[in-house]
Amino acid sequence: MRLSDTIESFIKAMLQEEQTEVELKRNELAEYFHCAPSQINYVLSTRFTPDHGYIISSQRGGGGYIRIVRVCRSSTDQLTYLIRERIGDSLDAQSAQALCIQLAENQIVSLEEAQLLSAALSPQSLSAPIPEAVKDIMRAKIFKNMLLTIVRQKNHRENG
Amino acid sequence: MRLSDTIESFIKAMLQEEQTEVELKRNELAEYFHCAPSQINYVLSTRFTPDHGYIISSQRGGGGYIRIVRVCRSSTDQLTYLIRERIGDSLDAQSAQALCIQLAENQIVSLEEAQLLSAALSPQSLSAPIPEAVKDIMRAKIFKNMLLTIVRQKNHRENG
DNA sequence: TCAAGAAGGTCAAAGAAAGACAATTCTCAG
DNA sequence: CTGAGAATTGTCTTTCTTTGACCTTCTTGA
Repeated sequence: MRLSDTIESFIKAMLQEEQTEVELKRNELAEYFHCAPSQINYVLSTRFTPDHGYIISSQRGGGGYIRIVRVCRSSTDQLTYLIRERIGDSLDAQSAQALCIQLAENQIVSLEEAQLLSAALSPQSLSAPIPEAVKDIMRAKIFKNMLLTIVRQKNHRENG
Repeated sequence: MRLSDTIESFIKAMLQEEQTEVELKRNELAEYFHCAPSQINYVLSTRFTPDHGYIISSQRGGGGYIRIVRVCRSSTDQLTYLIRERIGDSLDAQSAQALCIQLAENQIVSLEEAQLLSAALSPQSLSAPIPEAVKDIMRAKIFKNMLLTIVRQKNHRENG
C-alpha cells in the first residue's frame, strides 16, 4: 500500500470516529508517518477535494492546524449541483470516474448505478479516433443525461 | 507454446485461484517471463478485453498495479449474446433504442437500467461534430461496456 | 512594536510504474 | 514461397508519488 493511501485511510478513520470534522497538525502527522510535511498536502489535494466531498481550511503560525470537514449535501442537491454546475460542457475521464465513486460512496446513487455510469463514461466506451476534447464534451452530455434519468426515476419512486 | 499464450495461461491460472479478480505488477511479470514490459500490455489487449469478458484497470506511478477482473457469465445468455454477437462494432441509435426496449420488455434488465442505457446511447448524449459512423462505433462500445457491467452485477448478486 | 520562531503552503525535481507505438521477427494459410 | 497478420521488443511518453528547498503567514514575548 502506498504511503498516500495509508495517510488517506488514517485521516478517514479519524473522521469516522470524530464524525464530519477533524483537525490535525501537519508536522505531527508527517513525523508520525516519517514523510515530508508536503506529503500531507499532496494527500489532501488529491483525496480530500470538494469533488470528494471535503472542505479544507487551515491556519499557519504558532498553534496552526489543518481542518477537514466532510460536507453532506442532500442527494437531490448533490445531483442538481453536478448536473447544473459541476459537470459543465466538458468532463475528462478521470474526473468522471472520481465523481462516480463519490456518488456511490455518499450513497447518492446505488453501487449498481454508479457502475453503469462508470462503464458508460469510461475511456474504453468512448474510444474512437476523435479528439480528446470532443470526447470530453460527449462524456459530459452522457453523464448529465444519465443523471437526469436517475433523478426522474427517484422522483417517480417518491411521488408514485 | 508462444510467450503470449504462456502469459495468458499464467494470468488465467491466477484468476482461477484467487477467483474473479487479480492484481499484478507489470514489471515484475515481465521480469518473470524475461520479456519486455509492453509484452504484458499486448497480452492484456489481445486476450483480456471486455469482449473477452474482462475488465482491466490500472494505476501508474509508485506502487502502481494492473487489476484484472473476470466477468463470470451465468445463464444470462441474452446479454452475452448481445455483447458477443448482436451489437458488434457499430450500432445505430434506432437499433440501440429498440434493443433497450426489448431488454426491458423481456425483463432481462430492470426498467430503470433500460432507461439508463437508453439515456447513455441517445442521440442527445452522443451529439458531437463527428461522423455518424464514428458515433455508431462509440455507441456499440458504450452499450457493451454497460451491459457487461450489468452482467457482472447480476453475477455478483447471485454468487455473493 | 517588531523580530524570532512556529506553522502551514508552493513548487519543482527526482523517482516509480504503467501506456503507446513503431519496428522487427515469426507463423502459417494459400 | 510469400504475404498478412500475430508476436515480440525497445523506446519514448504519461501519470502518479515522494521529497526537499524555499515562501508566506501567524503568534508571541522582549
